Amino acid sequence: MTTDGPERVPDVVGARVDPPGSVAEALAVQERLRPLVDLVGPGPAEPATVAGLDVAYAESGDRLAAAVTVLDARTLAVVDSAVSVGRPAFDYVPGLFAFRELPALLDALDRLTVRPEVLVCDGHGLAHPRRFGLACHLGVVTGLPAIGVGKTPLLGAWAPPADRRGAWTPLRDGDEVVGRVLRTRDGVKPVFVSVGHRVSLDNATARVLALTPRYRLPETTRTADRLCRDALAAAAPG
DNA sequence: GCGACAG
DNA sequence: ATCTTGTCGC
Repeated sequence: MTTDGPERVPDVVGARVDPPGSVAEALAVQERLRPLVDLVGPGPAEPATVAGLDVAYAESGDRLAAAVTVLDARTLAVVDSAVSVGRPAFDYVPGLFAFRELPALLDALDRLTVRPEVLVCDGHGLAHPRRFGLACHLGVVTGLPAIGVGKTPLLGAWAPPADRRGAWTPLRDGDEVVGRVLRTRDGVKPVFVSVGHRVSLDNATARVLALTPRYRLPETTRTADRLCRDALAAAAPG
């Protein structure tokens, strides 16, 4: 316990996922886990910490770096972070995107020393064909409240929200409201917010706005993005 | 049948 | 996701 390497606190999250062996298997996993999504819990209205997760890929596509940054929810200062370098765990298939990044993201979460109160994911939650996007998957597997923030839609119909920051319109899949199209900056392309796990859509919206005092994307996503890009570059010398 | 399709 | 030049605007 006094050897090499940084301190590591086990079980901050403690979740593990085995990659599916086929598309059919992946679909079955989603079917099995979908009922476990908590759509009720409004989640923490004033969390002390918020985590951002993101992944960067090598151009060869055979290597990736997952990063998680934990921010003080009030000051938006980074208070903890972790990365995990590895390989994509699944081919990219729209609707099955989570299986690609989940193992690396969970590994990064396990390396944290602070247990975040909310996860802000780079991808959709309920705004998914089977209502089980990456944010739902991460939420269910970790048990943590989770929010999905996508840069582009995966599905749904919507009307453009007013140009001012804070304006939003419902994102609908048929008769269901699966998320919100939220303007985080005046006159800038909106983002797509959806519930992941244990958070209401209202709280998710408020949280995203609190994380975007200056840029279109949440500070959580921005800090995680920078971290995984740097880690990827540092991990693979020519 | 055709196009669209988180990252 | 990643590649990729210039360009408009603060």
